[in-house]
Amino acid sequence: MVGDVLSKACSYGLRAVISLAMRQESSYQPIRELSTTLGISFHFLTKILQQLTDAGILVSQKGPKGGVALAVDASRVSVYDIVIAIDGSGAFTACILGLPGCGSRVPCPLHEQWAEERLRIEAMMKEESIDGLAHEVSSRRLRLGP
Amino acid sequence: MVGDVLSKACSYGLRAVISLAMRQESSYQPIRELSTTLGISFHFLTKILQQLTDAGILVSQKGPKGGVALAVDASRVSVYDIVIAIDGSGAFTACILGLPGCGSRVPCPLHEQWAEERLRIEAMMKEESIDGLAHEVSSRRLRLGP
DNA sequence: CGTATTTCGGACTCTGTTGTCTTAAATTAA
DNA sequence: TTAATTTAAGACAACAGAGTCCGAAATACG
Ligand code: SF4
Ligand code: SF4
Repeated sequence: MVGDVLSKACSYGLRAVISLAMRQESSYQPIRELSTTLGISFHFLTKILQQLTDAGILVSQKGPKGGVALAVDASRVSVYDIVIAIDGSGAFTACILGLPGCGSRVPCPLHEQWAEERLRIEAMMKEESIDGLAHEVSSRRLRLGP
Repeated sequence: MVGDVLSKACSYGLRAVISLAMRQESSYQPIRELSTTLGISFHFLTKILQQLTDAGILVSQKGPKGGVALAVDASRVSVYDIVIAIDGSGAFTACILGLPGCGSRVPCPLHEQWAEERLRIEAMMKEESIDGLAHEVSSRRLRLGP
């Protein structure tokens, strides 16, 4: 669909990581649990979280008592980190008109306006920590799933 | 691709309409000309411009000397109008986490931050007129195609 | 050791968008 | 009227993102 700044994979990943950050126990959480509570396909979520594991954001453990867990403190992980790990930098360099080979030289007529919004979104995502969002969800009883 | 706030169809339509607004002559411009100068597939562009014709933004004329032309003054058409005509309102209501059935009640933890950016983008697109952009392209020799 | 559990890895299908092609309808001009 | 041109309309192929499925590797536990 149009209007997707983030891929589904990325928003799924975000929801899972926030969910992990809300967890009290220090044990691994099985992906199956995450997928059922968040209402996301298990196999799909597995692949997404593998990317986050590769990126060093999560650690995983196979076998019984296994699962995934945050590799670093949730306060050190931003929304931006997750987006970069899953969607890559494209989300912050993508263009409105998508002209071929378009940087800032010989720009399209919407470049300045769009670049400003794009920067604001990037700054917002860098600002928001997974830890902060997890606390928001807990204290204000917000939603992460259906 | 991710990061696409606008579909390809929509950005093609925008480029074509701006291109039309730069035209001096009051005659119809064949879609074939537009497609070659902009580097867009003729048949694809045809379908997109048909949508704009249906939306009352363009008028079309079949046969020799035919083509498309702006239906109203370019100063009266905004980027927003084009986006709505082609991509629909989804671009301005789409969600970061895309939770099912999510309005503003029981929001996700990013709702406020995202809603603000979304509103800014919508306002920016309403502010920018096709006429203004066309003049920018002319005076500053900006790009609309390859 | 053997078994159950869980992540890992790849192959596959499904779906919506993008792009191509063919034919029909309208219009102009000779 | 006939021919050339151009949009209109729809069928179809190609592609990418999303989602499914199956088997392999690792690990805990009896
Ligand atoms: S000028 Fe800027 S916004 Fe426009 S297409 Fe190029 S990079 Fe994108
Ligand atoms: S809370 Fe707002 S931003 Fe988050 S998913 Fe719902 S509507 Fe979208």
